[in-house]
Amino acid sequence: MKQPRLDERKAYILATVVYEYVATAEPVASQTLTQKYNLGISSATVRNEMAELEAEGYLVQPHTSAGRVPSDSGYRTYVDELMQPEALSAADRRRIRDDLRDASRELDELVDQTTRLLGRLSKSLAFVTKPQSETQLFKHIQLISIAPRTGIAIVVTSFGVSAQSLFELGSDVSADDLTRLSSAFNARFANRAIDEIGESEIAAVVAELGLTDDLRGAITTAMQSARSGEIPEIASAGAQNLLDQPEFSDVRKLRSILRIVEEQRTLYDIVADAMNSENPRVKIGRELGNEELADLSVVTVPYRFGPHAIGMLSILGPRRMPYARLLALASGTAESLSQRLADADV
Amino acid sequence: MKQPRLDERKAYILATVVYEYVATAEPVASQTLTQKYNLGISSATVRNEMAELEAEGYLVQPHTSAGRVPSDSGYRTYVDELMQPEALSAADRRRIRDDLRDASRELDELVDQTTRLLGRLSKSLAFVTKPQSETQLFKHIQLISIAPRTGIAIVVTSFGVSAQSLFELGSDVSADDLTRLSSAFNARFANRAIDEIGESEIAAVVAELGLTDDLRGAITTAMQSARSGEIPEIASAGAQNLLDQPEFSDVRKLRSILRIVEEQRTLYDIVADAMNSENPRVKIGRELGNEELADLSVVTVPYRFGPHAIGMLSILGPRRMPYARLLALASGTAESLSQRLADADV
DNA sequence: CTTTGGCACTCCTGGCTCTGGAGTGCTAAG
DNA sequence: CTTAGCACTCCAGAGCCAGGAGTGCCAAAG
Repeated sequence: MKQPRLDERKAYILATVVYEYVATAEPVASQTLTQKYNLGISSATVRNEMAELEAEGYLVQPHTSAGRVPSDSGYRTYVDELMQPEALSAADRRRIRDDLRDASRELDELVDQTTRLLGRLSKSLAFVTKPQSETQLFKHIQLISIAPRTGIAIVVTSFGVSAQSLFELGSDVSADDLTRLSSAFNARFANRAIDEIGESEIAAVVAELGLTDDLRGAITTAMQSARSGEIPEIASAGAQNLLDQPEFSDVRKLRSILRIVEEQRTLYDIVADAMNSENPRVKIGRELGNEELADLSVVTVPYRFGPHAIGMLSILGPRRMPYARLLALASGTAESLSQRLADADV
Repeated sequence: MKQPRLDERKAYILATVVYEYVATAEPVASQTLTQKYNLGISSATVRNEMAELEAEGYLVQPHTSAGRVPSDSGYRTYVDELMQPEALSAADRRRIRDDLRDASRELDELVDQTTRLLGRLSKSLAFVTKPQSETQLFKHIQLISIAPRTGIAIVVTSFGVSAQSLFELGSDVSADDLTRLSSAFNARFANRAIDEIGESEIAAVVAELGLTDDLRGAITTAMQSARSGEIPEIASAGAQNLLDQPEFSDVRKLRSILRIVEEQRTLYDIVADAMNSENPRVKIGRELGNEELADLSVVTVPYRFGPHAIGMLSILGPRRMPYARLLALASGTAESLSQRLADADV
């Protein structure tokens, strides 16, 4: 179907159709092309080419007497082969820098803030996965008594506090014992990768100090939730931007999206296969694997902590999105975020 | 204008109009009233009464030959004087109990979960303020070194961890000094109300131990953000439910709302004056003080920790909302949340 | 004085038709 | 292979109309 590599002229026409459609949101006609972009050929020739591009699956016609619109595979070819990469505009670069300069030093908030920034700049919906614990190093655990038989266990990792959980005990335990236990753990496990610390090792330490099994449970739970193999949290922002897009004049579309954003699950599925990979990804329309998102696209780029990608930063918008610009924007933002994390010098 | 107290028949008609309009979302006609509710009078009489109710400001007519719709003050009278309080349905009661039973024990997550629950049950947008620190007691501070000159300060209050902040120091400080300092603070301030702990007291302790001013700064920041007099965080859920309401067929309305939900500021303004009061509140249409929200209403109820209200739980929906039901629902949910908090027995 | 049946009047809603225009596909000639 | 020309298709919007839902008012009845 689309075996034959596009010859240069066809490629240029396809690229131009995508470009024009992204700009105007109107199906693009053969005349528009010849008038606004000076290809040296007549509209009739363009019509012939477009008919072939349609037969090959790159374009579609909303109805017989309308202009052409790119299909998923039209966009795909555009993104993979035709578009000119863009650099981040100076204005955007400055806004990112200014905005993140006085951002919080706390990881969670820093990510939230970055997400909002990206939503604003992209005028789309932005979502960012928070780092999962796997790559984190255990730094410190602290058991604190806050009422006779109730305490709180706090696990600190190389990114800052990553879990806290309340626990109740069957019998009183002295504050002193809690401190001794905390210290023993810290001495033993500091700077180990958190997911390497096994339940048996934990039990061993508790037993050594002759403390109750209750405590072992409490600690295991806290460590568990610090490394929770579950879905990472996902921050999102900018849903309202989507409303400006003509494709959302139909309210039902929007409903699916709002629901999807609220259940983080589907968002996660979208980025899961790109998770912590090193390269930007673009998913277009049906590639998202969800019929409700069929006319949307997502660009996803990683952000790093030191040498490792620890989370993904994504922009969700209409399929008709300015791919090059958003890729530059997402990359730039990811870059700044990574920089900011490195500065914290943890 | 609306001085004269409504006589019984007028009151009944007003109540019925509200009831019917809430149910159908259609302007209600005099005939509908006589047919579906058996008032013993003719539609002509009802028309006369409705004309008077309109003159008095309780009803409005979308256009001359349409039925009547309640005005803000029509709803207001309904809520204050006419409606029958409802009890929580058994089904709802059960769902609340089941849902919160295996909810997280961690405050933040518990609130998030409650918010989502309330959004689902109310089929509207739910938002819940998280407790502000003012009412919290200081329990514990822990300074932890996580890299040569970098550390993290964690403040634990009676609700669990409430602030954590990274700090950097000009010179190395031994882990031991950090521990000594933490202990000194804990000994001195444990169980004091967090907003009573002044900066000078903090400085005094640091000085006593002969430690650097850097540390004073770090601790002050951490305490500051634990008691941050700022807006409390607000969790929200269920925006997509609003889309089912006919009043949102116009997309622009929704845009305002999404924006408002994302900037928590406006949400906070809505509940600010009811903040931590002991009674449920209802705000109707323009009473919300925001033209963009003119055809919405909000019900707000407090939840408690021990004897004190520490946050508010709200439902935002179309002005045409089932007030009695939502009040029951919000109250029931608040009740369960308070219960859950008390159980944690902090 | 209140209630009510009757009736004329208003205004919205949905469906229908019509027209202009934007685009295409095809054909035939260069 | 390209292109001018032309017939054809289809949509979008405007205008029109009919139906119907509801009201307001009047005059008669209780």
